[in-house]
Amino acid sequence: MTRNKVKLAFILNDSARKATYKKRKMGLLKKIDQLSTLCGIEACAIVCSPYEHQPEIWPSPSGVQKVLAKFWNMSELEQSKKMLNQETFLKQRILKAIEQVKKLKRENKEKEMTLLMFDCLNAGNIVTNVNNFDLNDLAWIIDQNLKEIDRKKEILGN
Amino acid sequence: MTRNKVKLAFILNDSARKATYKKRKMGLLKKIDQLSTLCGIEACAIVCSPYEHQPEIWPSPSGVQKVLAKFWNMSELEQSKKMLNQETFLKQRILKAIEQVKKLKRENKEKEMTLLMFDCLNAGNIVTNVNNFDLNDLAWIIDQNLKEIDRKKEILGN
DNA sequence: CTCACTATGTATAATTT
DNA sequence: TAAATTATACATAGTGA
Repeated sequence: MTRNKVKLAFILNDSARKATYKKRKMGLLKKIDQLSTLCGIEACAIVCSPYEHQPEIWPSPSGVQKVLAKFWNMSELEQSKKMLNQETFLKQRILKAIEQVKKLKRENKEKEMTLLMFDCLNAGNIVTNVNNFDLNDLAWIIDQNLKEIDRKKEILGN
Repeated sequence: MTRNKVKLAFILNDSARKATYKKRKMGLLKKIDQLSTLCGIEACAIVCSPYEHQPEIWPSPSGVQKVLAKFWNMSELEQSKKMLNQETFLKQRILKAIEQVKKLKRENKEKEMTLLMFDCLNAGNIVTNVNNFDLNDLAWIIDQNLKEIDRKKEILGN
């Protein structure tokens, strides 16, 4: 049985997508439950899918309301301040990602050669010889950073 | 290196708990992001921890608000109805769990012998010879069912 | 469609730095 | 205390009933 690494993109096939949805939704629920139990914290998740009439919520409607009460007490301004303070942190994360790539390049023992280019936050770089696994991880990290910056801008723009 | 299977309970050691929290929180964020991407849906998570000043939310405050808007449109009564309708489903899940245990018992090739007893929803049963892995999984399934029933009662009681 | 199986990829507990 | 590494446990994609 040969199975390719999952491509992190919208699953076009309807039945395959639904199957994945069901499996991963259960896995997510399990993870949240474990995090709450292991660390003694409150956590909740809400998922809106076309497979259910209403949004699905964990751990329960009342639990979610309890958690959300704290969130709503945070004003828009406070949220923005918090995110602004994260800017330095975000830059550090990107620099760290770049360092990881350099290390991967240095230690690379893989057969395949790929080319990745990115240029963000004045940290343009070219990386070669990174195997697919590490490349995907890096892409994810960078993507998260960029998304987070976009969100910050979006909120501050209001 | 021998490592015991993680016991799903509050981690007493402070630094270990914090380390686990950080790792699992990142993992959870990743899982949510993947679910959204793969299935093209909206999902969010909120975590309240002592390690952060404010609740941590994904994918973003605005994203969460969008998802929550749908949730708040659901009245308390509608939520209750939905949960009532799930009663049959829950019973089926418990019966299924019992069947799984029976099968495990039948096919059991493990060395250890443990004893699990439970009696819920008039489906009392005694199971033996289940290895730890399967036993934990079963316990989780049953626990989820019981929690879900409790929540339903709690909500309907209001 | 749903369920069960299992090979494989991923997350993470324990350990080292 | 935090970051990197590694061994192991867990989640899940693909498959078949």
